[in-house]
Amino acid sequence: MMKYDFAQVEKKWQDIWERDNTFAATDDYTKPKFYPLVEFPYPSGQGLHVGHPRSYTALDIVARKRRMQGYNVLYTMGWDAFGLPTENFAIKNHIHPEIVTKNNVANFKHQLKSLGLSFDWTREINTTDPDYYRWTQWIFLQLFKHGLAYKKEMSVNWCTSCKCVLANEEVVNGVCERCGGEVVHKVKNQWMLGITQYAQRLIDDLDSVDYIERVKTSQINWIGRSTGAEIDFATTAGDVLTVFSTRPDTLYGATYMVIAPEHPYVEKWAGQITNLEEVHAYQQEAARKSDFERAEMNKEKTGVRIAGVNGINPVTGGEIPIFISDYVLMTYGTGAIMAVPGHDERDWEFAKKFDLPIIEVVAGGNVAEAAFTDCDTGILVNSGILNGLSVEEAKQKMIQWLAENGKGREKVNYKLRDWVFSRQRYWGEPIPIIHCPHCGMVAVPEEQLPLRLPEVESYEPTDNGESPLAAIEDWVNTPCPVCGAPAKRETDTMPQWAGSSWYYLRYCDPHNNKELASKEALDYWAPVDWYNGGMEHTTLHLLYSRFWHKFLYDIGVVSTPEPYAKRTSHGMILGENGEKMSKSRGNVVNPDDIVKEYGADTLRLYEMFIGDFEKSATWNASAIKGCKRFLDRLWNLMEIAAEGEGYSAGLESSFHKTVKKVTEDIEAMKFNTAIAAMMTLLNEIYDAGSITTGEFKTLLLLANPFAPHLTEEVWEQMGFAGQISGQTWPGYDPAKCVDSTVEIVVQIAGKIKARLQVPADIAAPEAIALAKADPAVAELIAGKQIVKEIYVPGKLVNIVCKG
RNA sequence: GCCGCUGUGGUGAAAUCGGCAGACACACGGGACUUAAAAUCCCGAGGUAGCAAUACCGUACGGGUUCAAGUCCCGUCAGCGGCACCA
Repeated sequence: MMKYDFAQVEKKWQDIWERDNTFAATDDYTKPKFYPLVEFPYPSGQGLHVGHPRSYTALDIVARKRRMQGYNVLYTMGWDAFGLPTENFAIKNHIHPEIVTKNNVANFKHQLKSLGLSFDWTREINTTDPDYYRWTQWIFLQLFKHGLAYKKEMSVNWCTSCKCVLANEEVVNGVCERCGGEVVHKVKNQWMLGITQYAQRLIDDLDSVDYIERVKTSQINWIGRSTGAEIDFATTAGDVLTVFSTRPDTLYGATYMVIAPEHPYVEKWAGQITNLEEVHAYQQEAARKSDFERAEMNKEKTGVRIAGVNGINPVTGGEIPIFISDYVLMTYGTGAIMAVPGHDERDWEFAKKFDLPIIEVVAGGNVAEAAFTDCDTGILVNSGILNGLSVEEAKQKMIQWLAENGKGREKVNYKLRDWVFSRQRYWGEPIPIIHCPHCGMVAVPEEQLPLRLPEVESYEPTDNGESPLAAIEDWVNTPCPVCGAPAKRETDTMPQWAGSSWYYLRYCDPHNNKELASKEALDYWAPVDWYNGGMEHTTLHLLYSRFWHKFLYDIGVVSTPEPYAKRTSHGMILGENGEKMSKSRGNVVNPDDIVKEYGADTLRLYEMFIGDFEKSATWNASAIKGCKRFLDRLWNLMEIAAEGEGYSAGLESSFHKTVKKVTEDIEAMKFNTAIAAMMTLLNEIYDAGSITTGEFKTLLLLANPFAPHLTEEVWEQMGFAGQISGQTWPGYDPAKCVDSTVEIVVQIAGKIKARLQVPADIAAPEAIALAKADPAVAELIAGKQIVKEIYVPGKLVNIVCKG
């Protein structure tokens, strides 16, 4: 018997699959479809990481199995290739980002092909391809036309190191998610996308999709819906200061107010404020602080009283002071609050520091010691019309009172903010807008798309915060498409999240040059049936693409309100030391090395066997050998396989059970136990010492999604008809998955005392009688009173005695 | 601080509904083959005591429910992830 030469065999089959387009999806829209999706990678210079194949192999297994079950499967790959690392590499090495991208893609593609993934490579896409980003720009223009893309002067997160604006989602712990650089606030004119208009639908429609629970929870928390009321406070300046509160029931306990440092009323009240200098000084100090500093210093409350203007509590009529403090954010609610120190921890802290009165309006705690925030048990006191009510009742009554008296209204707020969409960088999709002195902002006519990136001398971002595109005069200057007057192009580009917000739609019809995809293709393939990806994309990519999809649904481009029917997530693969793999920690495992030493099938099998797919797993170089051994033993079955379609050596029910287990486990993402079941069966076959060719075929079919190269080769060498990837997935007979006799245990008061072989369908009285007849059991129960007898079918008999 | 998840041998982990804890592997020990090693094959193994049959203990910790708890309930501790002055 020839030893299994994985290198030669894997190359052979990869070439055949490529030559024959074996895994291409067909455009036969009458067949049942299955659309699995994995997140397309950013083709970095470092190449593939062993984390990538975990997700890709998992859905490859599902895809291969579903193809064998008769589905038309669309499983494909592409490149999310715009982005900063490529641009930075280009700057440093003076190579065009397009060339860098091309090289990286070639490398990634070569690596992926060596893993035997059954992608339909005829549908490969690249977000930096003008034929692709043409449609990214087209979607942007539709958003613009519907008022969902707009420009706004606002305070944005500015990474001092990348010299670029960041979305809120890209700021982590006050620093830049990508480079760890300091993030400061900068007031800039930015493109924004109105994702907040979709906030409620993004929450509600989670009920209609099959996402793992933690993804749903994270998205709901991120969107951060709060219900409460807006309340209008008259001020002694003669105007009205509106606040948002989730606790309108505590209005009688509002003893002061606070506005955010950026609140416009400071300027409005400038004439009345008697300590304006002090207030301005505080504003400047707050503006200077970075997010990181604000987060660091959040233990200690700071603030300045606005002297000369007071608020008037609408229910008590009493005058209360107004403060300016950075614990109130301009970006949430109205940028102003009513402070109820008795029942809000932050207000309590602030009141203590500034020696402000604390009034108890909800009984149940001790407001001298701490804020009492329990909404379930508290009863309203010192609150006029609300006295004696529960918190919930009081909220309703107060909202009603406010509405009736014109002092406020019910209100829902979201933490989610509109998406800061512009970047001042080169390597992104140009925003297709022209600024005309007469017509204002004008869309580039759709027939002129794609608006291509111009050639530039330098990709270096500028210190004044302008994109490198701003320096290309002959590109920037262009006539207005409406009036023909000299006008200027928008020079900001889109963030990396743009291209990835709709790529799954392009796979459906990737070569269409008339629309982003044909309606027929979209109606057939969408939504994605199963999307697997990392948890890190939950509040970024996943939320953004749901938003874009809903918009495309609203304008009739797609026919489903959600892009992904099902979302699952894989755990990270950690280095051998249990830490996250990184160059600096020196614990990175390169998949190429594993493929070279053990072969792709072994790598695939190992990554699926490593543990619970959803949990993070620690790489273990020696554990790979077990998977290699399994494949070698599978290969060596060729030596003992004997002609015959039936079952040999009493393995029939084992085969049926294994087919059932593997079939079900693949769909449940329990790849590790599916593999264990095949290992068990293989051990049984070797124990039996023989296998028929019929049995061998079944085992090869089960193993094929996991180890496609080896199983193809064995199939061929055994002379079985056709290629294994074109065969039908094996079925099983549920009746044959159960044994005719089973071993049950006999317990006395829960402790095992005997084991019996009984018919599987034995009735309870017979089973108990048999148990009592067992000599060991009989001796133990002799002369005792039996209190209880339990029979669990196929499992055990438990006898409970007294005395 | 809030929300979510997790805690099982030397290691990675299994264990539909509450029903034989540790499947399947790795590493380890012993043996076979070999001049030798690798590879391969066979055997062993949760802990304690015992030559053994066997007994007792055992799923982070403390309680509870149950004939029966890794699984359910209450409390505690530890770790991981997310959010974090969002009124």
